[in-house]
Amino acid sequence: MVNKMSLFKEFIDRGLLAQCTDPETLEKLLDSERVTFYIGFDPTADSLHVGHFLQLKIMAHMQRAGHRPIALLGGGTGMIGDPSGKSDMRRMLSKETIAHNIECFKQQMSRFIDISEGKALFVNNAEWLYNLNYIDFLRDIGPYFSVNRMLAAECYKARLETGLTFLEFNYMLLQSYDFYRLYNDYNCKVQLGGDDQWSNIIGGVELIRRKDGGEAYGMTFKLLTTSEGKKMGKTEKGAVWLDKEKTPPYDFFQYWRNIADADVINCLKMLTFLPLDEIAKYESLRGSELNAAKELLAFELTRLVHGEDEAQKALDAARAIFADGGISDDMPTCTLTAGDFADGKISVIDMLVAAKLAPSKGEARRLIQQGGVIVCDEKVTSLDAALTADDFVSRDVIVKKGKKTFMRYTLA
RNA sequence: GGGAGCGUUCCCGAGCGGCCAAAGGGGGCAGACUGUAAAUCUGUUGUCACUGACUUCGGUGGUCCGAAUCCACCCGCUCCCA
Repeated sequence: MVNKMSLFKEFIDRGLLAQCTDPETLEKLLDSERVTFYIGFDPTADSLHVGHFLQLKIMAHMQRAGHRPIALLGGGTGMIGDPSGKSDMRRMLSKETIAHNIECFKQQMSRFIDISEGKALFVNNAEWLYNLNYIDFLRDIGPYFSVNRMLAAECYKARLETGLTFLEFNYMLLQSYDFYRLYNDYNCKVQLGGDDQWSNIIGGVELIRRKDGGEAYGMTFKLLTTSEGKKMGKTEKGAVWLDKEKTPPYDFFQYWRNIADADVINCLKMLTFLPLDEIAKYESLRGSELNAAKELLAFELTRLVHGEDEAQKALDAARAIFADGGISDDMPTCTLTAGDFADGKISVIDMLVAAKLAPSKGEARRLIQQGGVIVCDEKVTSLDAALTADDFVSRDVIVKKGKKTFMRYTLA
């Protein structure tokens, strides 16, 4: 094991650790043995998002320190839906959707963790959950859970106000059983997860102890939240995805580049692998100097998720656009076709809609009326403004929506 | 099974049979100020062929010149009793 610094301490120093069972023993265990651990991922969408990224980054941390990760895919638990910390019931997913999502997850995950030669495992809990016998399960596992305790769990608090179905109430038992199975079948001793998983993780640790007298551990990590306590990685348009089709690298980069001052340092610590002493240099920055830290954060994360090339392109594009007011080949581009033109012309309104800078023509109109649209450095003042096909031939047409959304138009 | 309610635009939430595309708040977007930050102030926030038309208030039918508002049934949810 080649870690100069205790992995456990690093988690603390990076502000990642939220809660854990038996810290002393766990720290010793992680420093002295090659440990198999797991994190569960429920396949709720066809791409991972930023929240998952933190989990994967932790997995990678652990793997680099010599431990063996199991990525547990929730083919079974995904059928139920984890109610922890949620205020509404999740939409039920079909088996087909779940299977598809799992494949997408696996693909993306293999970029962050090394799955060669059994260094990491993918396990699907459908393997044991699909064929459970209800009565056997109740008799085997049921006695170890107290409904009183479960109801008192923090994670159900919100749901006790709005309603919690028995379907979802069972989730904790299933996740606990997962841990129990992994403990027995794979000698998996530690479960990691987001802090919202604490109750579920404890459930498994307790089950293993009470049923088999086994020693297992749980550790949770801080959730990615802003300094105001809001969930990070969400935008008006939805989650920030790791799939570049769903969130293009440039947008991904911009999300981090625009992070609030108060959050940059935490994000650097939590999300990147940059050494802490290097991050410390940025900690003393104040005011606009923090932009350097934001750029670093955006670059690093884009690099980790989309690779060096994409990160460099995004950085170059951002610099060209914002600093030089210039043009970059890598900036977001919308390609217009002949069909977009009527009588050789296209209105600015149609251009905005075509590039999805505005979801509707009404919105596009509003943007223009409010002075939020700039075409080739000139503010658009008329709703009737239009460009001819020739305008696109002689030069690059750059449209600016608001202060920081840029779009380049080309002809097909 | 019995009883009482509820279901409104992205979210919360108000809504007299006509003056409702629907108050207010949140969020979003744009403008000013800035550092591609935060805070603050202003405007805006269903769609389109935009001084007019069209679609929307859980679903389906009905009453009425006219319904988000009334009636019937259905679906979903909450609460009390069993």
